[in-house]
Amino acid sequence: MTTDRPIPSELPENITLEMVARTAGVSPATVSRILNGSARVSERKRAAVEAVIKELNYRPNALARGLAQGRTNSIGVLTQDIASPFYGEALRGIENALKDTGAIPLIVSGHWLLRDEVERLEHLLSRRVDGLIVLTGSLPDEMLLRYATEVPLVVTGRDLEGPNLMSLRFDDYVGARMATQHLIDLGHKRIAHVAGPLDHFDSIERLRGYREALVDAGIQPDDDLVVHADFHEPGGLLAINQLIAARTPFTAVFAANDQSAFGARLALHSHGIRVPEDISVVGFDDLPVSNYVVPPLTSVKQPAYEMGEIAARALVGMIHGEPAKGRLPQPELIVRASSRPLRR
Amino acid sequence: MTTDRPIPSELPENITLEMVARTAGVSPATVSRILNGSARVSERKRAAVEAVIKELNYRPNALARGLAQGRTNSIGVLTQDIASPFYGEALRGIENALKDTGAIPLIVSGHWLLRDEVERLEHLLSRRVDGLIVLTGSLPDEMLLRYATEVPLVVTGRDLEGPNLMSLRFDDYVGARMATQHLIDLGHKRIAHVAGPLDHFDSIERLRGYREALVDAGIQPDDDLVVHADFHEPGGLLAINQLIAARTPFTAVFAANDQSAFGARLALHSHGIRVPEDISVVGFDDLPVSNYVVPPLTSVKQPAYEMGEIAARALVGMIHGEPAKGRLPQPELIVRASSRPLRR
DNA sequence: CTGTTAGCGCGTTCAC
DNA sequence: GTGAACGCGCTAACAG
Repeated sequence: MTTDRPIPSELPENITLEMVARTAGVSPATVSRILNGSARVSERKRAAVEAVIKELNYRPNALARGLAQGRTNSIGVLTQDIASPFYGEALRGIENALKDTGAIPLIVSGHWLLRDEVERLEHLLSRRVDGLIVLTGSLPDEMLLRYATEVPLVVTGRDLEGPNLMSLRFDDYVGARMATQHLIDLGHKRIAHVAGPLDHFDSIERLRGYREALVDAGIQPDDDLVVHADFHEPGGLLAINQLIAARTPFTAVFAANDQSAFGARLALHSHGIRVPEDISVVGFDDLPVSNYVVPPLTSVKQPAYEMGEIAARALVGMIHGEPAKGRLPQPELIVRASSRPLRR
Repeated sequence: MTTDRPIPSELPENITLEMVARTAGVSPATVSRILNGSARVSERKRAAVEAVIKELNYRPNALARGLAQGRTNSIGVLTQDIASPFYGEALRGIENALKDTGAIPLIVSGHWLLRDEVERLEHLLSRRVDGLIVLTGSLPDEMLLRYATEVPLVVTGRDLEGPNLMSLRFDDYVGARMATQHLIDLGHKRIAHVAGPLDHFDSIERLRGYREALVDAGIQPDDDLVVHADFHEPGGLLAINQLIAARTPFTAVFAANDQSAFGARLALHSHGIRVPEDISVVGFDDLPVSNYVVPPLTSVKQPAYEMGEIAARALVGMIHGEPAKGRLPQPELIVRASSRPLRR
C-alpha cells in the first residue's frame, strides 16, 4: 500500500481493480475472474480478494467493463412522457422484469416529437445500450428497422416485422368495439366519442372500433358526435363543452383514453349533468386511478404493466440470442359505476 | 477504406474515431479535437472530418469517452416509484433542466426500501455518474453525507448540511397548517386527518401542522379523528371507512396527500355522503389531475416540477464547482370546489 | 489454477 | 496546427 502519497487528494480516489489485486497479492486477472465468475479460483485467493474488496469498498467501473466486454448491461427505454400515468405503468413493468437480470433501464423521453425521439435514441446508442425498448412514439418504421440492425429492439404500439425486432401491439380496435358495444347493450344510441390525436395509430383504431360497432348494431354513426381531443384532461373537457355548446344530444360518451374521460366527466359535472344517471362515460386504458375516481370509471383495460414486463423479458431473450417471443393479453372491459342502462 | 473484408459481419461494425481519422486522412487526435472543440483545427481538415463523420454515421462511444475523461455527462436520479404522479412531475423538471446541458438523467427506483435504494445508488456510482439527485427516500443522513464525498449530491425532502451536498425541503408543516386553517376558516371544527406513513418525515410534519393549527384556533385535537394511511388511494378509502364505521363525527377531511384524498372522497361517495355539500375535502401535493377530478380538489401545491428543475440546475452548478444554491417556493393553497363553508 | 500481454475507443500530453 | 504515444480500468487470449 502506498502510504507516502504527499498530498491527500480532496476527492476520495477511486479504487481500481488493479489496486485490489496489488493489496491482495494477486494479479488483476484473478480479481476479474472472481468478480465475473469466469473461471475457477482457489479458495484461498478468493477469500483474500473478497476481503480486500470489502475493506477497500471497491466498486467496479462499469464504463471500463463495458468497453472491454462490448456490453453494458443496460437497456435503453424510450418513453414519451416520463410523468405519463399510462407509460409509467409500463416502466414499472420493465423495471420489474429487469430487476434480477442485472441489467438497468436507461429511460429517456421523446415527447412525441420525432426530433427528440431521434436525439434520445442516438444518445442511448452512443452509450452502447445492449438493447432498446421503444414505447410507441412517432418514428417511421424504416428508422426502427435500421436501429434494429444495431441492437435488438422491441417496439410497442405498432405491428412491424423485421430481423432483430419485435413489436407488441394492443388491439385498440377490438377494445374500442367492446367499449362501444357495452354502451349499446345498455340501450344507448347517441354515443359521443372523444377521439385522440389522429396522427396516432391508436386513436385511429379506436375511432374505427367505435364506428364499426355502431354500424354493426344498426346505428348510423353521426360525425357530429365525434370530437377531437389530445389524450389529456383539458382536451376531454373542451371536447364535451363543444358538444354541449353545439346542443348535440347524446346519452353516453366513449373517450379514447381515461385522461380525456376525466376531463369529459368534469365538463359534464360543471354543466350539472350527472354521471351515470344522466350520461354514461367509458374510458380506455384503465389507469390505476380510474378505480378511485367518482364514479369509478368503466374502461378498457390496457395491460401497460404487463406490456412493460413482456417487452423487457423478450428483449433480454433477444440479447441472449433467443428468438423474439411474447404476446399481449386480449382486450378486456372493466365495468364500473360510470356506465349504466339508458333510462327511457 | 478497407473494401476487402472477407466475411461481412452480421452486425454492422461500430464505427470508431480511428476509422473516421483514417478515412479522412488525419490523425485520431485531430478528430478528437474537432469533436470536443478542444483546439483549433484548420478549416480544410475540419470540413473533411465532418463530412466523413456524417457519411459513416459515426457515433462517439460514450463509454470510452467517459473512461478517458473521468466524467460521463450523466447524472443519477434516485426516485422511489417510477410511476408515481408526484415524483413523475419532479422527473419532468429534472429532464427539462438537463435538456440543454448535454447531460442525461439515469433514473432508478428505490421503492422506499433502504435495501433497494442502496443497491440502486451503488449501481449508479459504478456507472460513474457525475452527480446524484436523491428524491426523498429512506437513507440515513450519514449515508448521504458519505455518498456526497464521492459525487455532488442534491437530496429532497429533508434538511441536511454538508460538503458537496445540497438539500431541498418543502415546508410541509406550514403547508399543512394552511390546509387546516382553510377548513377552520370555513367554520369546520371536526376535521379528520388521513395521515401518511409515520416513518416519513413529511407525514409527521403534516400531522404536526394539522394539530397545531387546531390548537392555535382553540380547537382541541381529537386523536379519534386521525387515521393512518399510506399515501395511496386504497389507504385513504380504508381510512374514511374506518372513521365512518366508528361513527366518529366529522365535517371535513384533510388528507396528507392527494392520492389518499381521492380514496377518501370515493369512500364518502359510496356512503352517499356528498363533497363538498356534506363534507369538505382538502389534499396535499396538487397533482396535475387534482384539477380534473370531481369536484376539483382543494390542495396544498407542492412544486414538484420546479423542485426537479431546481435540484438539477443546482447539481449541474455543483458539478462545475459552483457553490450549492437554490430554494423551493413557499407553500401555497389552491382552493377549488371540494371545500366550502360548513352549513349550520 | 494463475500471471502476462494486448487491446476495448477515446482524450491528452508532448513533441514537432 | 498536427501527429505519435500513452493511459483511463477492465476483460480476454495466451502461456505456463
